Amino acid sequence: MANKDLDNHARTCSLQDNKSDTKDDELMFELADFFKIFGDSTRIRILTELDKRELCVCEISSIISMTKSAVSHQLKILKQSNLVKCERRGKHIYYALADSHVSCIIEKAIEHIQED
Amino acid sequence: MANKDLDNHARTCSLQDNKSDTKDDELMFELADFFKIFGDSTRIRILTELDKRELCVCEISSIISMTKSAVSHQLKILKQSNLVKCERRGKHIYYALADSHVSCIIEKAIEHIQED
DNA sequence: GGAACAGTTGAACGGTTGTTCAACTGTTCA
DNA sequence: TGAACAGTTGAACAACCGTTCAACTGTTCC
Repeated sequence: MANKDLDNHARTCSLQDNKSDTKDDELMFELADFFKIFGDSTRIRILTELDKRELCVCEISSIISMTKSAVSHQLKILKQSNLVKCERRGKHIYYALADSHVSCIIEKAIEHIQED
Repeated sequence: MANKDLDNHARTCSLQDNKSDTKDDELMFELADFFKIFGDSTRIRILTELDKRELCVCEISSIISMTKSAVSHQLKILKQSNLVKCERRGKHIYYALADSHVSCIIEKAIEHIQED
């Protein structure tokens, strides 16, 4: 009993020409990874605060009410994704948005949410 | 020994006026939830295929080489987020993008990725 | 009716991921 | 030099999430 559900490889349904699937697939993974960064409320809050002005870890930690450690972990991820840049000035390390695309994408998402 | 790292609530760092934090926080959660949907390569592939043309579950399953079950689970999530709509025609249920924002946001993300 | 195909659903498993904790480095200032 | 503050790091834990599996419903057609 029970349909095995594994008989899904181009039987009745026609498959379109797919010579360069691997190239497309790679882009899909890159896209998903890119959006994953935005898919966390802590990171989104950090990004929107940095959109207003540059901030040090201590300030971010205070504004969003999270430990410096948690913030630092997230900033590391944002930095690795080239979404933020940082610069040390004395005791403090100031973070800022690295890219104008960031606020643009967030704005589009807000539009989508609020138009519902 | 060891800094407890819990002394982060507005000591030396000045906190800005935050009367309507809850309202902002809610938007941040909504934003994160919205981006979470895009943060999975299976869903991104489904969305980009649906951007080309409407498809039934069977076709999507065949194109992206995943079981109908896995595709159906993801389509449910996309539907709950109002990103796709569906319509039954005979044996098949056809899915299509519900919103023009979707392709716009994906395009912006591709721009960002490829400009690096 | 029943065979065949299309699609959905809930439980379970395994991998991923965000936060915490403790310990560490780097900088300033007395 | 050493105290105090700023920030980072890796391990560990818990929560979350996507796929699989098995069983189910819905539709068509003989």
